[in-house]
Amino acid sequence: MQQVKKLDDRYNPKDFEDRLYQWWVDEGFFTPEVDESKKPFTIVIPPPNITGQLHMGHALDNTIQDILIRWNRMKGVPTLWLPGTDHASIATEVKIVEKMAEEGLTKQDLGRERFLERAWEWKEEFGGRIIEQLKKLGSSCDWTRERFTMDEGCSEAVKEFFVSLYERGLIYRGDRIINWCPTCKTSLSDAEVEHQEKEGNFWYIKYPLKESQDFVVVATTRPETMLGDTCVAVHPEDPRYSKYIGKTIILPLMGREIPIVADAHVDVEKGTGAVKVTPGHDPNDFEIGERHGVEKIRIMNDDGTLNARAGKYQGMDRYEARKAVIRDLESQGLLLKTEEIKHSVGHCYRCDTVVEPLISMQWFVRMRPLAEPAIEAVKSGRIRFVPQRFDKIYFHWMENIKDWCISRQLWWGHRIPAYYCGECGETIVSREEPKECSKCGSQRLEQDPDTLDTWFSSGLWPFSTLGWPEKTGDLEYFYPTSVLVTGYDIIFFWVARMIVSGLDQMEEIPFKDVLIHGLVRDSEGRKMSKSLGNGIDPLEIIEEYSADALRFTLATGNAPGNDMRFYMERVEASSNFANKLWNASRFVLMNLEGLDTDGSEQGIQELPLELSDRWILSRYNNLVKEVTESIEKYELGLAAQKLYDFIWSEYCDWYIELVKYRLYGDNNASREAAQKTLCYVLDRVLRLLHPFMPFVTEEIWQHVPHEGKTITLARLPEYQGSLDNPEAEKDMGLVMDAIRAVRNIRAQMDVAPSRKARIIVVAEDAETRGVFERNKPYIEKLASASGVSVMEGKEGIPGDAVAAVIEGAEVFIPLDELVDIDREIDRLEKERERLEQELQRVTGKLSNRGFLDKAPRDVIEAEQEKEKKYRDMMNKVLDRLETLKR
RNA sequence: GGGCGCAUAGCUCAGUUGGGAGAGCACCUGCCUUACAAGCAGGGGGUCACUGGUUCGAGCCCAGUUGUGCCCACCA
Repeated sequence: MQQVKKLDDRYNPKDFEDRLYQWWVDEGFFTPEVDESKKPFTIVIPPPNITGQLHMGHALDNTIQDILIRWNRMKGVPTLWLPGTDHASIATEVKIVEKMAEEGLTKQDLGRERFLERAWEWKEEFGGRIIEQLKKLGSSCDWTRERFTMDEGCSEAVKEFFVSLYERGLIYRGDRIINWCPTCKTSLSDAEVEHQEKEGNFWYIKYPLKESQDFVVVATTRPETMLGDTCVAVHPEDPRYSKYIGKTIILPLMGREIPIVADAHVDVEKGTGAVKVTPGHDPNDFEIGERHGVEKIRIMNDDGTLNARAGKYQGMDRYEARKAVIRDLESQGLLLKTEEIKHSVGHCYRCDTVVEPLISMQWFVRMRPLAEPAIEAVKSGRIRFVPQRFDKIYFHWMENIKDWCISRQLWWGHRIPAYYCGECGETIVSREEPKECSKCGSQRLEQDPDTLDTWFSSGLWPFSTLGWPEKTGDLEYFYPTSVLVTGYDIIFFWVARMIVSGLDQMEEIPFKDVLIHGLVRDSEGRKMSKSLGNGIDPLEIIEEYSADALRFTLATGNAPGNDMRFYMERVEASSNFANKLWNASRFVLMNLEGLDTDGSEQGIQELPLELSDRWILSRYNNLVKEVTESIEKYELGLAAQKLYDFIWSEYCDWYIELVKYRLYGDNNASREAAQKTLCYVLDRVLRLLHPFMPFVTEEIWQHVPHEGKTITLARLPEYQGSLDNPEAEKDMGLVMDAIRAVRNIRAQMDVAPSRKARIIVVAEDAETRGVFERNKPYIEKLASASGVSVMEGKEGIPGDAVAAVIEGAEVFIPLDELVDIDREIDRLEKERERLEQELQRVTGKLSNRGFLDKAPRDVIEAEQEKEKKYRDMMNKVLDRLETLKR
């Protein structure tokens, strides 16, 4: 028997959110018990960057995960939410370099080792910040299993994956065109380049032919690259240029002799139909260069300045050089014209610098063979995207995949496990650092200085965190995970790569479902960003309202996969909802005097239940079904909405009001039935709502009669056929209609609230009369009536009574002097019009042969019911109008 | 160039087996009724972008149009 205590007078989340979270963690509620007989539910968190601060995107992502996790945990399933953080090599390195710059230091000043020491210090100091913020949100992660992408185990996993791919020829090193960020001074993968539409110019340049007055005109958006041109290409069948094929051009400014080649890649429609070819700085040109065996000249340094191969332009920044080249061409009369155009330019996704394509020696993963099974896994349905449309994006990317540049010229990250022999130049790729060269035995070995793309390690996250490459119990039990929750913006970066690596190394999908959500935008629909300064800090929302209010806001009002706008008004509404629940619970607790219950009430139906009790139990039972179905389909917003509506509109607005007189009355049996039903429904509704609003539900639950230690481990209620009660719902509906009708009339007739009126219900049908007869108090209390009489006919009803027609009955309110006949006629006329419309619609349907022939039986019957109902009501309204007009 | 969204009340959005258009906020009226004024009761407001089709029946399915947003792409 639970001690019934009082709840605080006010919903004050600050009093309990932190306290409850700490208690949950201390008690170990979030750590699953491995039970081989049960199938676990597992989610690995998308590891936030250690540089990160919790933003709305995280808040949304983690709210969704926590709802799913808490829901499954309450199903009694061993549930693991595995948390951790990502070292975020490029983002973190940029931060640390910035911080060093404040002290006037550069990476080179410190050297690799001391730089890494600093980085680890930084990680220790700030890396846990976002974890603490996740806790404020209520995330029920198993913190005993927290991981970091650069911890020992994850680093082992990275090495294992790299070596395994290398040994099978799926990783290679080579001189290729890659994307280079001159600010971050590292290579980037294609995915890390963001294309933006920019205003630019199209410059037309004359390329003179050797020993001729003739020339070919080429067009370019990057004139400075001409310094590295090694040929000009035209289409083999372009009549304009056929005579030039094989001729030689004197490259302006450089004086280099370069051939004119024929290449089918050239589009005759585009530009002038003649293309300057810079194999060292353009991926297409690289291909053309390969085909024609021309030299590949790299004219740029790592910082975006031009190098010695750029002749007199050496040392200039690339944009400076562009201006200089234009100026020089112009002065030589070689610039034919300049057009303004819009074109898309690649930018670094971390620092927004314009990316420079250039040739560089890098490590690559051969993606094509790895993509095959990854495509198949989704095609076959073993992995499912929710919403499904995202699989198209995935397929398109996978089917057009190119090799993945994985080496980065950074220090913070997993160092590439490749060693080069200083004697013979042999490359050794190995899990362990080799002592000597496997070819010549030399001990002059040096490890590759580069590190790996951050996403190379996060791609292993679903299994590296569970212990792989070791064969751990966790790995055995929890892999594959159940669902991955993330935004559509990292499908390529992360989701695709986890699928690839999971299938390759584990020979098993990493997760069954991929639940994709959208972005959280500001109230004007703009992306929240630091530079715009329009970001809303989730922590401030939690501080001002509550974590529960924030979570509920993020969980509702939007369909899966769609972006959502963030409105303070919606947070307020969520907060009000928590407050409503708080006060309703307070009301219940205040009225439990003398009640002996633990809230379980398995035999609740044995109690002397009244109509309202049976009604709310039936409605509650329906809620269980709907919420369960919605959540199992990942329709979290719908589930939350249903809970909101039930709690507010049915439990609070109706049920609590309906039972008040019984709680205050002296019929003990009736009071007890009401008390127990109140508790029964409240307890279970709290459990259903708990995944959405974990804090307020736990706080209340601890105060109301309940079984068990914590709501986090309480079982979810299940649908019970025996609670279903269509009859109670129908009868209660009648009573509610009558109450609403009276309220409506009173409001429209301006009846003072203090004035109690007598109410007469007239119904021909004996059963209907019975319902009203038995439930008079409901009408009395909720429609402020001084008394209710139920009659079969209208004899004795004063002529000046106001009447409302409801299904199967008429409700009369004798208001004597208050009645304004004209107003009453107006009101009834409006009612007549409404019924007219309804009748028209229904009779239209029912007189349609096609409908009668083809519509399902139950639909037809329902329409026939309606027709009868409306016709009956219409007759009464007409009758009433006639009486009044007389 | 290709692909994917979105268009429903003044605003933001739900509406998932096709069967009487909903919520929050805003607005109007009346209430401090002993859980809650962060509230209660009542009310107004929508040719569900447009056109055509499938169907007995379309906000929902199909085709097209317009507007709008996003993603992808080697538009030199």
